[in-house]
Amino acid sequence: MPPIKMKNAAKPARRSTEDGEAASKPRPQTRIQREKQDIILDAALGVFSVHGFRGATIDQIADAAGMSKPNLLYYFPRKEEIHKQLITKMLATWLAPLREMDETGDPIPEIRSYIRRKLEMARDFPRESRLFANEMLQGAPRIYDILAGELRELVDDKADVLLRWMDEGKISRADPYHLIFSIWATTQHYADFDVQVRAVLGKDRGGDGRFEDAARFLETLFMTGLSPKKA
Amino acid sequence: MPPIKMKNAAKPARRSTEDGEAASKPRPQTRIQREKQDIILDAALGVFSVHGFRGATIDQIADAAGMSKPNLLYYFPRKEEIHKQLITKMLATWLAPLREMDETGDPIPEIRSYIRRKLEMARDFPRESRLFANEMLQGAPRIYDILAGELRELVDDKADVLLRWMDEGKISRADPYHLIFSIWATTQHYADFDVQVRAVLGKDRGGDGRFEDAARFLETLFMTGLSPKKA
DNA sequence: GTCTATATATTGATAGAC
DNA sequence: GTCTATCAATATATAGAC
Repeated sequence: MPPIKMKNAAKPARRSTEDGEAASKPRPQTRIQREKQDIILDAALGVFSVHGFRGATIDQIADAAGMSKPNLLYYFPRKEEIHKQLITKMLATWLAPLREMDETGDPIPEIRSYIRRKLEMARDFPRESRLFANEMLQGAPRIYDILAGELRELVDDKADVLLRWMDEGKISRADPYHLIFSIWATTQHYADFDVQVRAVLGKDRGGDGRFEDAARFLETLFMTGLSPKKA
Repeated sequence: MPPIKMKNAAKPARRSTEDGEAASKPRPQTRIQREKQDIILDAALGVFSVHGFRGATIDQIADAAGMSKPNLLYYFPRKEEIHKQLITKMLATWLAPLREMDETGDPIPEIRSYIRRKLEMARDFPRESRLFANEMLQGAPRIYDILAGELRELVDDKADVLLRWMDEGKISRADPYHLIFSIWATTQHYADFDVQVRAVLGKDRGGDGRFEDAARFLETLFMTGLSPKKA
């Protein structure tokens, strides 16, 4: 992939407030401030997850949040700030299921419930999934460091766990990294490509029960593939 | 998903050329015209696939194509026209592998080579994959009809083939639609989430051979899952 | 805290010289 | 066919009244 060129749409040179990058102190907030911010973040999540950072506009977000643009900018002085907070919050919840995969547990049930949890997240937090996907498609300009740092360490760690389980003969042998990728891919697909899934299944094809069907299918796919061969 | 609100950035009311929607005749073209258009389409593919329709700008595309903005607009009078042509071309090549899955062939090898072909496309045409993914994330505003029409028919058709193979005991029983989804998801993941895959694998983890490793893994995953149980 | 006005940069698209 | 100049609409963000 070529280096990303950011054209920085309509940046009006930031006239006053000469505080540069240093001002990142999380000031004390009233209850009403937090509520307003949550409304904005929720609205912004909907817009960013569909159009990406550049494609989204403050107007759209303000509309969705039911407030005027200057009012929104009173709470978040910069568009980037909203996006940054969303990404940070999303990443934390997004990686939680993998963290929960427990080395001391039973391998097959552990993997099974990891898949189930990931699929539930795709069902319950599709906007977060799409926000993440959008960031990936752009080459992760804002979170690359986290991917190559924190995420990589976490995956390395869990890959080791999987390898140990394979060594002990508790699951069959396969590349642990690509196993994790395939779990991510198959589960997130139901959030990110939701339109396609629904269009293909349609109402008469049981599009409503698609998450239950997916859960059953993925369990079959992965478990049959991972169960130790009998003799 | 809520209905998509298109804010139509910077549309200057199209001053002259009162031909409306009717002008879609593919006029005869010289060789040099086609070449220029191909350069533009190639450049546009790079930009649209990263930023999506709204996030991409004609300036970026013109830059990437090595020509001025008005010059580009001489060949494609409207931004939408470029995107439409890209989407159309992409969809055709994108669905080809599934079409090739042959009912009269041997089930296991047929599925195996379908997966292989899809993975090769993710490797060789990642920009097309991301263009498609971007469109999906946005709710497919420009291609929904194709998804619910042509694509759905194709998938229905191939699902029937898979079901017949299952009835004949040649592959084990599973939901054919979700089987197809999971093949799409796992293979396209290597194009759409390429940054993440590379960041996690890194150079020392064999990130270079990731497509070969993925091919081996996916073959194991799907084949072991699909092979008829012995006794 | 919220609003109306407005400053400034960028966008998609044209006009018209060459 | 290509370029410079430019238009009209939108974009991010601020100022300042209330």
